Amino acid sequence: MKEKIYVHVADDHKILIEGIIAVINTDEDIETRGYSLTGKEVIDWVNNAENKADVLILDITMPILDGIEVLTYFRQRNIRQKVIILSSYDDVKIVQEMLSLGCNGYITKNNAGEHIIEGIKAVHRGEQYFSSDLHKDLIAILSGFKVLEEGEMPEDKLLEELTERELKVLRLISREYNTTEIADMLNLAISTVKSHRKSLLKKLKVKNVVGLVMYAMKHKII
Amino acid sequence: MKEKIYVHVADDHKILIEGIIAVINTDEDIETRGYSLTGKEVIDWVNNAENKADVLILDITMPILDGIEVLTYFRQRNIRQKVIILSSYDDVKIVQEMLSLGCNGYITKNNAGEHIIEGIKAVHRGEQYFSSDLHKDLIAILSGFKVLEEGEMPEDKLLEELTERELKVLRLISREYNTTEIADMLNLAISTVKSHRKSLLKKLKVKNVVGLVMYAMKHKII
DNA sequence: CGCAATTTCCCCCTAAAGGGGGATTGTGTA
DNA sequence: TACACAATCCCCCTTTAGGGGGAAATTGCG
Repeated sequence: MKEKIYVHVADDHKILIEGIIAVINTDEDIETRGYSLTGKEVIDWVNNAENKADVLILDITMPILDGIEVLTYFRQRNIRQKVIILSSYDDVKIVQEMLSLGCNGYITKNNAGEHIIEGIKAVHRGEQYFSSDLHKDLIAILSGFKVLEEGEMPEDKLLEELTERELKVLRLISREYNTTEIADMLNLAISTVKSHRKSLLKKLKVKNVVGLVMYAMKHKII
Repeated sequence: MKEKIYVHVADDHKILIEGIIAVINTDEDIETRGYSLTGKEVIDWVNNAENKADVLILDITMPILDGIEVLTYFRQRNIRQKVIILSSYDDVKIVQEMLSLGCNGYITKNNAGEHIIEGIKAVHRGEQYFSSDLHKDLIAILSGFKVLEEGEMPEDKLLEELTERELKVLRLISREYNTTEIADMLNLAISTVKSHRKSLLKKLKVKNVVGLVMYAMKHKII
């Protein structure tokens, strides 16, 4: 007889755990072994030698320690279990983060029902598994490359696209100055500084000033 | 006869240059040697072997290249001239930046009239000179230490003061998420995330999210 | 047990950020 | 000369950030 795949599920919503366990148990190759409501519980459970699991299913949002932190904890200690991240967020950025932390699978809660069994078996075979509507980007991400849209350039070239003025504004933003202060320092109208910030956001493809600062730090502009 | 101190002045407002030159020339030990209206001009002037100056007076805000950039340029090339920064900003943070770049003096425009001569002589003697209303902080800054107000702690200890929740919010802010998104991810009310952000700003003594991110980067929280 | 800190959430409000659009100069260059 | 682009500034608008206060519930710890 084929050996079963043991699975441990962690989510702060009991109802979701019950749903997942119900689905998983319809498959005769998989068996659930306990569950956790917080990240801390997961770590304790895994560290207990009596417990045995091949695959851990972690919700990304949990109290005490969330999935990200648990994953970090495990990866720093070379835990052998495979990890599938359960997330409500169908966001490339989060998937990327999870991948960089070394998770084996990523399943969105919307798709959990249809894909969870498939996912468990896949990661257990040593594959990486992803449900989500992001497939077109995923292959590239897995290959370690960012997906380039039409007309999009490699990130390092973005910097060269910035004008002198934009760079100056970027540096001042990074020093915590707001629009009024920057306008004052550069002897410009507030609207001008706004314009520069607007084009910075567009050129560097980030959401807000935080993204600008992160970019500036990474590229040692500041 | 005593040798004169040669001074070169740079500011984008001609009227200010004229004022400074007028004041300087009332002193028989000092002589002005030309002026520049942009940072680029200063660099070109200094790089011209025919020109001779012991002290450079640089406005912090100039077109083409500002005082900060000119100072950076000089310091990277070990230019022997002393540099006095002229600034409209009576701000500890800017003074600190200038000091870290290796300027020899810092004079606010308000005080330029009374202190410019004194300042030129001081830096020429090899001293550091500062006019401004920030004297109580300056000694500490010169010593390489941040001034600690009553009840204030050394910066590295601030991190330990952050609670688990605040750290989690800080990490998410650094990933460009806004308040609504963070509230959603942590299953919190928007007002709660706002509260955490508010206390982060207070605890880390920064002005805005940019400050938070810079702090997080410096301390490798992210 | 009792106290302090944490976490949660609410109100008020103003300032700032951000997204859309457009218009005008000047400058360098194909 | 015509065109691109940088730099400047303006309008509109909504959303978010940030600053002041307070209050309740929960948790940790001596």
